Amino acid sequence: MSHTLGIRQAQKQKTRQALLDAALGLLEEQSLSSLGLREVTRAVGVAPTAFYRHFRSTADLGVALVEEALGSLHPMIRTTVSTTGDSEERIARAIELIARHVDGYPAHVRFIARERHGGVQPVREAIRDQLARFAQEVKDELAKDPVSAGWTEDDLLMLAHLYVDQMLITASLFLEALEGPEREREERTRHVTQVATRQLRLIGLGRHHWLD
Amino acid sequence: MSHTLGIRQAQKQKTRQALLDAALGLLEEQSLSSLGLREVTRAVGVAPTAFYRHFRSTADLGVALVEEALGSLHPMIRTTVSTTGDSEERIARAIELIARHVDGYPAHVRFIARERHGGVQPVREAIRDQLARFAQEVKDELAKDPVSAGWTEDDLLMLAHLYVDQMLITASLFLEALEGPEREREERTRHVTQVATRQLRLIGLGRHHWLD
DNA sequence: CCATGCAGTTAACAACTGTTCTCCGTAATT
DNA sequence: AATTACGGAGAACAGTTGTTAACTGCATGG
Repeated sequence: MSHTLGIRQAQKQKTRQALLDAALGLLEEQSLSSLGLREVTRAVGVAPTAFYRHFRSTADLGVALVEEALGSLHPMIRTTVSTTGDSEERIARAIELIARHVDGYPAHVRFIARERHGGVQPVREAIRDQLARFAQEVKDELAKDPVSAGWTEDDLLMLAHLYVDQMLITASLFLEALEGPEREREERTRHVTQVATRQLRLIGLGRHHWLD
Repeated sequence: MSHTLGIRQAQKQKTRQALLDAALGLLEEQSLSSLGLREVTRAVGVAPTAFYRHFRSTADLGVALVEEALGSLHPMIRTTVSTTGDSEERIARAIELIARHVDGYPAHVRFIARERHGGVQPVREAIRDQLARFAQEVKDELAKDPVSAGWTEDDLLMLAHLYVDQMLITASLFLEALEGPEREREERTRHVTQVATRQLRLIGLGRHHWLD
């Protein structure tokens, strides 16, 4: 398939990525609905009109950012939920994985948390769709677990949504810990880990007694 | 105490409220970080400079909106959680109350959901503080319940946060149902109610088996 | 009843925004 | 080798923004 694309399209994708990166940086201190097209091109060092070669509007760029932030996350989700082992181990592993992801891509996490309920409709929809896909995938993995024997499809999906929302809340808390002063960072991270662990533990308990 | 304030201060508070109302309306289709001061005054029908008599900036106005949206909600929270009765009844009553609140104050709910992770730091902090107060109050009520016998303070607080976050998620889902086309409204509302009910039921199950 | 205080107005400022049109250089195609 | 396609630059547009200053009218307190 992917035959080496010409030096022309290569350059195009390069500046396109530069626009995305610059936008993501600028969005650390504002929302997408206030992000100006000129602001982005200025940060990249390119003429304002060049923007139109890549995106129709900043809202369009936002949708592309959603794809970049969440699109590549699906395989990770599947393997995380499906990992075998003690349920306590699985909880620890999932939270560790969230923490690492927030550490590696803080701007992406902030963007999703911010724009999930943000002021730009197409972006909200894109995020909602991606999260719905996550929930579906988590549901599929949950269905394989023997614990889920006798569960309704609806109930599996409601639990999956609970897990996905919980994942996002935890990621957002890790992010706040990262943003705070460096001295408190370690302690706050530990605290978030502890609380999130117990919340997942409690949800897991409810899950085991669902069919009583 | 509240001696009838003069016709002067009355007028001031009147336009102040008009500014808040207009801002809340404009924020249905954008985020606070893109809300312009002139935009607000124009909507009210007042000179741009009049804005400064009431707020230092739109961020300042945002903090005032947080107070308006969440400040008066504390008594409701306490009575909701503490209501006696079957745990199933309490769940139904809590969700019914959330649905009614979203119905009555959709713009407030949207504002809080949007700006909780929004681009304006002082507003984020104000919301975080109010939600932390909610969690504390929920914790205090949970502590009175016989089911909480033997629970750590930390564990009560982690459960309280779980409830508060869940409340916000549910409110946001109700809001989305309201915003959709009118034909689907009833069905979507019913669906949200059903899912939220089961999620609270599952969390309640986990709560009862926490000390196993 | 008069002097003070203050909510709101008017006018002006430099700076910024999104968008259009025209142009340039060069990679890609023939 | 000649032609086309296209990413990007440049200049100009009308409109908007936050903020300042000096003002006006009127409710308030002496």
